[in-house]
Amino acid sequence: MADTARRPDHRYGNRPTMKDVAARAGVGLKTVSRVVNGEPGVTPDTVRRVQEAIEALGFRRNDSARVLRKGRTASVGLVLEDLADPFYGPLSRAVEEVARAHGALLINGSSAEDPEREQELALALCARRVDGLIVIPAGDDHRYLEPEIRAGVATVFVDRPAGRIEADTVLSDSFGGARTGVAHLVAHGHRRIGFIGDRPRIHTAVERLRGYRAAMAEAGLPVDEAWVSLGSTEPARVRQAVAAMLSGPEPVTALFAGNNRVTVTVVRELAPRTRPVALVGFDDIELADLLGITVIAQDAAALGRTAAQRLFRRLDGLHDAPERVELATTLVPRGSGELPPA
Amino acid sequence: MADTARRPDHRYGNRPTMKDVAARAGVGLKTVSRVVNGEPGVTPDTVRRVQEAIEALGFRRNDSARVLRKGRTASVGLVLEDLADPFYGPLSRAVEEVARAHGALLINGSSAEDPEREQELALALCARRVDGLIVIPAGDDHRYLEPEIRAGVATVFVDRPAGRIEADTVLSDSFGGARTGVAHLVAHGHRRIGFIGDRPRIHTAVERLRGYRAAMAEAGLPVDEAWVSLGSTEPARVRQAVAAMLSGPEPVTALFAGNNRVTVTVVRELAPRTRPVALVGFDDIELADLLGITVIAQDAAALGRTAAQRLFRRLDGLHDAPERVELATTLVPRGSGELPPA
DNA sequence: GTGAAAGCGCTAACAA
DNA sequence: TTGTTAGCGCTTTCAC
Repeated sequence: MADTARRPDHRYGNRPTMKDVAARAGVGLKTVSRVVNGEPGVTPDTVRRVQEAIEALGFRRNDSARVLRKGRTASVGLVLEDLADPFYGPLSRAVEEVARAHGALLINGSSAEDPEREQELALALCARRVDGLIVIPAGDDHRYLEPEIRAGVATVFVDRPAGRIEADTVLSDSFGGARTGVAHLVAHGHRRIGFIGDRPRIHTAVERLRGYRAAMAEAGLPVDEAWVSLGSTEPARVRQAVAAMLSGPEPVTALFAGNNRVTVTVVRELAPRTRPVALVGFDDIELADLLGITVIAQDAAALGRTAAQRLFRRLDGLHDAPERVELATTLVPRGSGELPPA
Repeated sequence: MADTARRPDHRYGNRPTMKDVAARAGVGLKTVSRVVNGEPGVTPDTVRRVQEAIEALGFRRNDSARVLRKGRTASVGLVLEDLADPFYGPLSRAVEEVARAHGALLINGSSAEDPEREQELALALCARRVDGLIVIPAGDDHRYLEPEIRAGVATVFVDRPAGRIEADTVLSDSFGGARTGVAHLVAHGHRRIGFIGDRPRIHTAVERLRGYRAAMAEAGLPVDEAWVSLGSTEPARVRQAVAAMLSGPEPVTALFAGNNRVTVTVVRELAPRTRPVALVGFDDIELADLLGITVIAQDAAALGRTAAQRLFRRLDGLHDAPERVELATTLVPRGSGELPPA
């Protein structure tokens, strides 16, 4: 009986609203709002009555409505490449922790390294009116974000720089890391060193290759272009590159792997071979210590944390020029990078 | 001049609204709405005018308002333990893919294995009016979700069952997997087998221990309680457990590790030892193939995908009784589990 | 200490 | 084909 009197238009599966709570408690709507938000100026007795009504009805404030009115969503968006990649898990988690400390929720999205999907995702997050956006770029043109940034969406780029716009950016020192890693191989006597990296569209791939070339040049070593391979990190592609570099009359004696996925495949590929090949990989990998893999480690969590902190400082009203932070990498020698040339 | 005439109360950093677009294009508000949503019944010429205004103003629809009106947020929440754990990355990613296929965004939150934080997060997501919720429980009492579920929030539990409420659940066969793994060790001649698992509050830990006991019992082997250790997955705690089981006059000759983190620590702990100890771990690990670690593999992505599919079927109106799905695990022999007793 | 009214930006229902 | 009105559930403002 009573039920038939309900608003037929009620959304959210017939959830009670503040109005319902107010009616039940016999108070005004605003009083319920005050109680729900812990605002002062309500008699303890009234508070109790309202709370009882809330309990009885199973009321929970609709934050969508609140957001609409207040203009801030207390949420930030994170567009990354692939949450399943062990590099991005810790990064995302670090962002989440900072967001949590600021009372904000995190909306994640994976671009799958597709620029269109990155844009689609980022704009969808903007339509949700996230307060801020952290982007690990897949594309190299971010002018599509200009209106959003102008409209007040704080935006920070991580791991790779923004394309064609000025924005806060937090990077690892890819160039320096790769240079250090390759110099390490050179120091152990290698002269023919191969570089297997990610697609040339990706900034870090290019920077790391630049680091490789710098180290080789500084050692006075020539680079045979057959020693350089950029492309997809698909195992098949990487395997082929390894095979090519290790065949012929003058095979490389050492390899530099441009990121974690490349390293994994290279390690698998080298394992069954008899002739030892030295290896340094960019990015640390779980259990790399047990496998004795020498790496250039970057701190994914620090990247995420730094970016998120910057974001929230912007949201707190910071207004200076966009900043570019570069985090140092660490050479972790574990054996594979210290092998002498075969 | 013109600026001073602006509404002083404008939120979202002075973003244009449909009203602004309508004014600029010289059309009605609803016409803008039609164009933005691609609804039919608008003259191509009008569409063009509206689109020009949208472009010029940098308008983007405010989905918060849309959500408030439509009652569906096109977003789902995922409460998991720790996004930085390599087990949850793929799971989360799989959920995201299904959500994306249904046009929904994913809001992630990590409970850090803290029941209170799980509840806080889940309820915050409900306040955002996510359409559905996927929970990897940290706690064992989910009655706090009852009002939400009754109010229409589709809810699916993954990896561990819900506590004290009926709900859709997607699990891996922890009991069967552990039993298979331990039986495998028995088949290779072991009689004294240790079990090192997660905290006893965690369902999977208990189930896997149960599998261990079942396999031992089925083989007619006694279980010395000194061979069983449940607790935190902190490396220190695990190391201590390993040390204890491998010392004394009758040390275990094989170990069963209750999850990925335990396995990693056990492997590190066993590596420097001379006496070989057989090992089977629950959960697969990257590079475990190269280290020759025998594991009981569960498919994290399949868990996430299955749960998300169930969730969206609920959102599409499915109304049958809560279902419990148990996904099979796979024994992957790689050497460590096939070692004979020392 | 409390409540009524207005309005956040959008969509549904209806009118023109 | 297009526009007007009402209202989603909340917070803000201001009056009582």
